Amino acid sequence: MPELPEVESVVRSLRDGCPSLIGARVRSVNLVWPGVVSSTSDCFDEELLEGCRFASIGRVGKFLLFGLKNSRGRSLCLAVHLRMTGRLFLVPEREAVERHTRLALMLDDGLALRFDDPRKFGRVWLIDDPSAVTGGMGPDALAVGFEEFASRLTRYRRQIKPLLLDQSFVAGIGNIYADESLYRAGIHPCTISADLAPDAVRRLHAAIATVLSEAVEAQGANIDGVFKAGSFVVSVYGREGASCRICGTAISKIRVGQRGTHFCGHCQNNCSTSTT
DNA sequence: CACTCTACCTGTGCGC
DNA sequence: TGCGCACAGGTAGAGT
Repeated sequence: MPELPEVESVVRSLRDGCPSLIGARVRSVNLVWPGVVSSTSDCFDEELLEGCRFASIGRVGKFLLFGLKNSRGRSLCLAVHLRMTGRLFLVPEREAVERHTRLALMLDDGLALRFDDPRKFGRVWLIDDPSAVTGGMGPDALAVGFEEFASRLTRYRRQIKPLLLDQSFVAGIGNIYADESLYRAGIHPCTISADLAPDAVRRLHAAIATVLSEAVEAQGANIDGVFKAGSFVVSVYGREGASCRICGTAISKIRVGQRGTHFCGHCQNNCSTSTT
């Protein structure tokens, strides 16, 4: 499941890989499944995409943002969200469309940019201004400083796990890295954000930065038999019943805010300031 | 306003 | 073996 580190890996491979997408021109568009275009995309149009050149590739949270320039000099943004099962990659043009391909952009150098998504959750946007998709988002989870993180945390009285998943709080954290960060910080996922002791807030901020940057370095997570993007090894996610690597306690799985949540009941005790 | 819940999807893996 | 069903999860939008 692509989260910030996996999306960053896609950015790097498309931007810095060989061949790079930068400079490539869109020759034609194959919108295999029209539902892939988001209902909030204001100007998706195959004809508008045709002839565009890729000028930049970036990321905000889990959104991939492609800066485009058409032949008349108009700047556009192609935004892509991979959601759960989306994949975006360059292939030789003859492999442009396969079973789960939702969108393929034929390029002018014998390549195609292909968007596959078996579960049809992923979406694309063609917009003039990227803030149309990123506007409501909080600061990027890899870039947020401690002071801003701490002041935003105490602004809410919510369980910390669902808050971490809220993209308007910080952008880029999904279910896997929320569980991993809370484990690394030794914080129970149900702790109320505003009740976190100052030291716990500091540990959480550091844990998020460490976990995400390690995962970026590893080019994403490797979750045994379920998901493989890179080589980042998880400590709690998907390890229900297995031993905590620190204390040996069996990893628990509960539901918090409708999400499967994995944690160590021994290492992640209550970190609230209350004395209950 | 602040927060919670559901719909959207389909491949996988489990139990019967 | 084969069938059916629950489950996984990010976000928009509806609900409380």
